[in-house]
Amino acid sequence: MTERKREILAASQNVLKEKGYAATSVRDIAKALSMEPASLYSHFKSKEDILKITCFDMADKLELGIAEVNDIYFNAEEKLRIAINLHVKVLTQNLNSAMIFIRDWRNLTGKSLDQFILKRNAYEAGFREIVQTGINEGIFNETDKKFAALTILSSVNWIVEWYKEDGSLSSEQIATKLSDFILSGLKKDTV
Amino acid sequence: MTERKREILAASQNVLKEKGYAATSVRDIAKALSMEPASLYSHFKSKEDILKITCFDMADKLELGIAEVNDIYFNAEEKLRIAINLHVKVLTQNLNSAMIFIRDWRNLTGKSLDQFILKRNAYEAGFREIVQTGINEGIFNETDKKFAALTILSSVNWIVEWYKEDGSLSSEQIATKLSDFILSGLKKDTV
DNA sequence: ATATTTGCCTAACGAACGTTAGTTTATAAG
DNA sequence: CTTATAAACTAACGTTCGTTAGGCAAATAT
Repeated sequence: MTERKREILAASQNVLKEKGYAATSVRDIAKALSMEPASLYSHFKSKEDILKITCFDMADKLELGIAEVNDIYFNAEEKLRIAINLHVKVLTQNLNSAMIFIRDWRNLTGKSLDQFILKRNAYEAGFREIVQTGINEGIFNETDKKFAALTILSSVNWIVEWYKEDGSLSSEQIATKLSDFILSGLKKDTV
Repeated sequence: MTERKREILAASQNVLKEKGYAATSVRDIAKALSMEPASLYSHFKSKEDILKITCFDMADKLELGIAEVNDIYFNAEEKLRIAINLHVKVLTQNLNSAMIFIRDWRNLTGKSLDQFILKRNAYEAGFREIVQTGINEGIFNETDKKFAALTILSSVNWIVEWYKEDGSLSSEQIATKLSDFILSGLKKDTV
């Protein structure tokens, strides 16, 4: 990916995050770049191409995080904290992409959509696995694994709706707070 | 609202929830109703009208719930449980509308959008108030109120993404599980 | 110096969009 | 039997959509 392509991609994402993929036209994107709509096609082969690259880039970044966690041995609580921390970091450091990734992936079509759903399911399974580890270790409450994983991801994903880069909380602080919140819901009372 | 209008509205929502508001055309909706696109305009004055009615209906239903909770006296834990229960119930019993309400409200324009945001903020403030009550009563941990309210709403709202009417969990069970999860994150350890 | 590539342009295509105007048909009321 | 109303229709409007074709100028490579 050339420098220029990356530049155009970033600008596109900045427009797409505002109104959403479907409500944003190629002409909107071109306008933000002060160029003609047709010129975008020197860099991307379609509008959906931009969405596809954005969604899969994010998916790859998140995947990398969870792989890292499962590679080295930690106990479940550490694993979950690290996974949440990485997830929050990826989202907050790529806020535009994250909003598109979370909100607009449904607009993918055909094979791209199928492949995306596979990746998404695999990632969720990774979280379920961590929860399962915690149950096995006897430190998490017996709980509906699928339910717990979904609830974790939902609270974590929602931050893209309210996180502001200039806000009072750093990505690190948010991750810690969220981890505390979630872990207190999972951990057995050890007093 | 006539019987027929309600019927068309429900069918419209069933189409809109699939692809989202912006990606769904008036012709898509008409097709699902086996009628001509123009015929829809005998009932609704615009496409956005359908979105507006959907979003504000949901907002009203939720508002009603939180008013109910604050009217009668409960302690904070009870209040939060009831509020979450009502919220989950409204979402799961109006699943199509709920998805549109949560995902597509940004496509509102002008005064409708402004008014919607006001309602939304007021509702969030209601949750913050409950959290504050809990802190005052000394049963919730001192915590970032805004953060807690947002996290609560995020985990609750996300259920529209995975809730299936024929699933193993009833709306009541989901509400209870979510409440347990959230309250264990808020409550002080009472040994 | 010449050839190639890159990045953008102008112009326009056909398709799909939301919406309007005017009309017909079915149902019910006077 | 006539009239009023509701709900659908046909036809088309102007606009916007994503995209393609083809060309031109500047930068880069040979």
